[in-house]
Amino acid sequence: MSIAKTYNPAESEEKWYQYWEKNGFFRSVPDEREPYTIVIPPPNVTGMLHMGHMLNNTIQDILIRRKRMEGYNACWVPGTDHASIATEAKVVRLLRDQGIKKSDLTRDEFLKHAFEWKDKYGGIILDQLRKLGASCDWERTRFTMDDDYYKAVIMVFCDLYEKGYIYRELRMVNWDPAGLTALSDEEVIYKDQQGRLFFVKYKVEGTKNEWVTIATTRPETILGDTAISVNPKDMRFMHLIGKKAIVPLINRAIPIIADDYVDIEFGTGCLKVTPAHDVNDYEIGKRHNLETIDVLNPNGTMSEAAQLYVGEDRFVVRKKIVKDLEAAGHIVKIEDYKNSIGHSERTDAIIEPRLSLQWWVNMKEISKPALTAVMDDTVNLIPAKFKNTYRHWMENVKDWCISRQLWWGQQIPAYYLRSETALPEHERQFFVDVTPEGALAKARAKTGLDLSAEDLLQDADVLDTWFSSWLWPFQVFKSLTEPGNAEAAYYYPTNDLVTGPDILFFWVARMVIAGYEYEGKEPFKNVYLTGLIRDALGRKMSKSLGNSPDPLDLIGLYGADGVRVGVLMSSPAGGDLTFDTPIDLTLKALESKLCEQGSKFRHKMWNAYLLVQRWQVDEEGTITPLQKIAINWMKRYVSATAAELADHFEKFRISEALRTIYRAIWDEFCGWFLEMMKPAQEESISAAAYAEVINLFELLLQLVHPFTPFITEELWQSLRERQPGESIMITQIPEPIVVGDDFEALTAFELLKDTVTAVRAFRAEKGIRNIEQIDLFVNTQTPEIFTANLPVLERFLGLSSMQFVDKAPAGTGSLRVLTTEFYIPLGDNIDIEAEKAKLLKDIAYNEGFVASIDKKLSNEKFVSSAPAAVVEIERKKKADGEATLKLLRETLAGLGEKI
RNA sequence: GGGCUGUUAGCUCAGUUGGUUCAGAGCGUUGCAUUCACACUGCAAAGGUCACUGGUUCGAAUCCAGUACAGCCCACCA
Repeated sequence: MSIAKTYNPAESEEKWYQYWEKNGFFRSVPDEREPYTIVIPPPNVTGMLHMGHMLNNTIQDILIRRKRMEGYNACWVPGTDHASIATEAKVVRLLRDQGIKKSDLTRDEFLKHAFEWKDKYGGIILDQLRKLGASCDWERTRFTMDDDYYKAVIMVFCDLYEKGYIYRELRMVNWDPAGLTALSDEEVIYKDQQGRLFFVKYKVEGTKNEWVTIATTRPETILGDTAISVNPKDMRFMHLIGKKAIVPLINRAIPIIADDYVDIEFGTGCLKVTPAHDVNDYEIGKRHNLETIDVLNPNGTMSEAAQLYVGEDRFVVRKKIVKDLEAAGHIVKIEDYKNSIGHSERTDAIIEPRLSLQWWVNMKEISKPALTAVMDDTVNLIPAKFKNTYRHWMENVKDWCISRQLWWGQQIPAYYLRSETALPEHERQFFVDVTPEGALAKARAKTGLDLSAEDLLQDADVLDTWFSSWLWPFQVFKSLTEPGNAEAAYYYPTNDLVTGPDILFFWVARMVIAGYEYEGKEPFKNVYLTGLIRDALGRKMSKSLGNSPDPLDLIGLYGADGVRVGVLMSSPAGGDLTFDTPIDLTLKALESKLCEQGSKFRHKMWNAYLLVQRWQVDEEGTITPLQKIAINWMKRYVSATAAELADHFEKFRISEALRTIYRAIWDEFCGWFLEMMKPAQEESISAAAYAEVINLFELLLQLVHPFTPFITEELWQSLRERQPGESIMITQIPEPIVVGDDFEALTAFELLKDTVTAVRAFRAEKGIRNIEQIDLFVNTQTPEIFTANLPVLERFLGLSSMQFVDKAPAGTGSLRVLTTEFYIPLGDNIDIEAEKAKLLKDIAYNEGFVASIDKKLSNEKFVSSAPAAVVEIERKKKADGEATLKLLRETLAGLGEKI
């Protein structure tokens, strides 16, 4: 058959992906086989593929393809997350660009826009995953706002409410002034920031010139001060307690109080108390019945209550108020000060502590089984070091704020009485039910009023995205909405989860919690936590830094196979991957040595195929002795490789597995095996030998397929005539082809390879050109290995003859592999002095070596406490060393005679 | 502040219960070769006191303690 001279990755990848999909190879339905299941960490529905996705989806695809080829019913469930705050922010921005303000829309109108956006752009990321080669069962594509999924989320909310895990409470929350919503603690990212500490003096009421000085990083909140607090043990300020201070600029009198919370050492020892804008101040306020003055609007501008700067942004005001305080003589000093500031994970806005009424999940009880499961390895974290982090979080787990002041998401199924809308929020009655009708019935029963649907208003808030994604491993199989269904029973619990450590708490821990609460079982057996991807400078890749290459650009340059190999080449579980793209990420400058290595690997396989397919096959011929040796060895080598791979996969050492198969193909198969099988110019290869080559090639392709699915399919399809509907991806990896005494055969061949290497080095050193044939003299205790494998040495070394001797012939240089010594005639090239020097050095080394073993062996404690096998090995080493020394000395003596 | 990880060649990393001559791979560098599948190649070379200091042990890159540096997680003092 004819084949193109060069391989076109883009074309081939497109072709085979379509072929796989068309033939339904990704599809999984329950059958009699054992299932192997992965649920994808659902990317944001409006997201774009980034390097992190690239890494963990490549790993998932490798795992799923491998298991498929091991005979499991492999099911990879894809899907997307509605990502409430991220998506809503995106839609709001888009509408703003079109001149539409969110505030001008009704909830339904807004949701209509959001769904349009989702339908148009949502799922682009899933198409991008196809480019990677991801073998997801696309018919199972799920979305966390699918109807059934929405229903499941509501059911869970109501259920947890009934069980008493969910409650509503007025509390200090993390407020995102850009997203205009509350956030959970996990959604707040603390970053160290250089700020300033302002020392501001307040006049003590009723005094002529007595002042009290406080230190603050947030002078704009001075307008909301309702007390100044000192430590009750602080002698300096005893006399002030009970007096009042005057808030600068607005001249409000506030009490000076004493509270243990105040750190005597910090700042001036006096703390301004602003209960509305600081968690600790809020607690102090509660203890002392202080007034709470909220000087900020939800969007971070000053409120009416501030009296000054109303409507202006908090950071603008910070600058202004400092100026004004300075002008009024209230600033004592300003110091540079480093502190860490909470930022919104999604919008990056600086978080504002804000008092508000929210819904919470009490996590204490519900999370207990999830802690146990990880500690006793029912759920395995890989690498295990994350167990500590996990335990720490779980043991100190805080209640989870699940309500969000957004529209995009599952609306909280709590209903209020329209008649109570005039009451403060936290005083209203509410009724929780899966349906409005149910809520109405509850409201009627409770109030005794004849209410109609019109009389109830649903809570406007939606639920945290993670409150839906924690159901992912079972609701993708509709376990909650179709309880007891066969699919859920078959696929749950899933097997492996592959994700980044950054969402260990957000998502992984909560899935384990929900898994136990709703399925009574762990959601997955293994969690493979990938590293973060860093740029060449070691910085985390992120959108804001703009230091992440577009994976699709990389695929364009190196092909999906190349990028898959590149991204995995140095990516241990849990270890960060420093990706080598340069800082300038314009496509032209984009280059990656790692991906280049990947595409070279593909090229190598392609060329191996080109070589093999152009051989003339002779039906009559026989297998040559050299080929026979090669085949025997290679079969054993491939079997050993297959076993090693299985072990690596078992332990999730994916990068190691790749390196193993990479070496087997590049060095052993291409470098040694094919060189030995290759017929001479103008000659043909026997059909029998050819069949062995094809078999082994095919086997290696199967083993490497999970890593490089496209090139392996292309080659597998070309190696033999295939029927339509056949594919490498649905073949089964066979049992080892050779069992038994592999070890000896392999080590014998290693000796040959070492010999070849050593002789080559010798030639290079002595300047013996490759075209010059050499006579090789061998001094060995195992001549049979060399006799039996003479063809190998002939092929690689250009031997004119080989003979066994027991000492160095005249005029030869020597080299040694283990305990075998080789002599090669040097003719006029011989440099006796250099030879002697080399031998002396070698002797000195071996003397030291033997001496060190002697020391060990004469140590009574070693002989008595080391395992017998180890002692035996040492004895053998010593014997070998002594034999070597004997050889070297004889050779040296031989040289001496010639002088 | 509390906790957890690291530190091995110029770079990125392996080193799988402490025991073969264990100090490795890839990239990069240098030299040589060849155009006979593959220059997206082959062959070879150079390079590391395994962060430092102590300890345990017959034996330590590997186990323990301390130090230095780096990173991550949690908490957070205005």
